[in-house]
Amino acid sequence: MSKGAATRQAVLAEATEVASRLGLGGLTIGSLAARLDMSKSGLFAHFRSKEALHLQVLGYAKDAFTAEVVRPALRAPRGEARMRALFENWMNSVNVAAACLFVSASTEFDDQPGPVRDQLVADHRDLSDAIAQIFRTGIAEGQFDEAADPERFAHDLHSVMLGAFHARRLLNDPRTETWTRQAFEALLDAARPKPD
Amino acid sequence: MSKGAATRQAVLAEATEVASRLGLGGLTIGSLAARLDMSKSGLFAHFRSKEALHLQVLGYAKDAFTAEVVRPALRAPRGEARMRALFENWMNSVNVAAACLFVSASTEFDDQPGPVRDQLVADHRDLSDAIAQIFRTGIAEGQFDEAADPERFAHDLHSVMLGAFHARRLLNDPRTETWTRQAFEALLDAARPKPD
DNA sequence: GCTGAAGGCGAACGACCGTGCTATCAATGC
DNA sequence: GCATTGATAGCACGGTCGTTCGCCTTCAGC
Repeated sequence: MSKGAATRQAVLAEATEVASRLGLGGLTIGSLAARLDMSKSGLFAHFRSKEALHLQVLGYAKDAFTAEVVRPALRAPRGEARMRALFENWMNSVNVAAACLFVSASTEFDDQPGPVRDQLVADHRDLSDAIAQIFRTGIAEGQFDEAADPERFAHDLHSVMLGAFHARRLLNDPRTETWTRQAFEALLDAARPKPD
Repeated sequence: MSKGAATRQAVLAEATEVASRLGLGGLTIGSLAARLDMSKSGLFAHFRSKEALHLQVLGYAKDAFTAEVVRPALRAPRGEARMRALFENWMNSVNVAAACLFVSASTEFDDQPGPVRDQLVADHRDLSDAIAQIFRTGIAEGQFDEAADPERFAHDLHSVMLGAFHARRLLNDPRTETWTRQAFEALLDAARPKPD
């Protein structure tokens, strides 16, 4: 990796950290440069606009989230076990910057049209598709109901995780983990094949 | 209402609108003044700091949310009917500024300690308590299981609504309403008394 | 109708914003 | 080992930020 690419990665890592706490809007080039002991202009040269920085931060965060949450889960046996693995990884990412960033950026930009919002929508679709696909392997294995809607399951799971992030990060409620696990189990139960 | 109080209300209404789209952090005194055809200093005089403005916007939004969503629901018969009324009102508030503001402000400030965050936590507790209380009336009516945890129900319902706001506002997914209704019904079903 | 208070304006402040330009320094390719 | 490219710094620009201050106008109480 060339020197330029190395610093760029360092910048993106730090930017992801900051943005996960202050939001993308709270991310400023000046303070980011100060944190990395760089000059504003030196840092800025890597990204030719702030919007480009936003987009690249999103890309970096997506890679991190995929590496931390999604990819390890795909090594679990297909079907329910894989879904459980995804859930566990996701739960454990409540304090991982990349995961928080998507939650905050999504609500931050849901009303601000532009490339950043478009990217967020695309990223959500990707995640949602991944969940739905795992669900489908569960149907194929006979663990989930054929009549169940994989995309609806993805939506429901996402809701549960949004609730978990909210309760854990804003409220700091210790019951969060228990409740979230129970909600996840309820989702699985509801998706099981009906005996009749 | 004195003149000062009247303009203050107008400012808060507009500020709530703007903050629901740009977040509290995106709310600037200059642009807010321009929208209201006021001078920056004239507007600023009503609130002696930006943080005070934030707090008062939160107060205004809470009143609006209570008036729009919670209070009307309390007129429905106690128990399940009341819970359904709350849910309906809440669903219909997806495009109401006050409701969106709480969603966005909560994720925006979940990592920024201070009075604003404290207020958000308190407001969430109030809402959560209200939901739990309605649930308890449902237990008393025999519609919900005595063994069910009202606070957990409140958390679950909140998760469902977070998912609804996300899917509706960011993704603009038309299936949102159906899915959200189904999720709510699933929550009710799970809370019903067990036959054994 | 006068007087005191309150509401609102304009200008200005220092700080910081994103963004250029130019110069310097280090790394890279031959 | 030299030339070229790429990475970074310094400085400056026009704007906007939150905030302060002094002045003017409008209102309320008597």
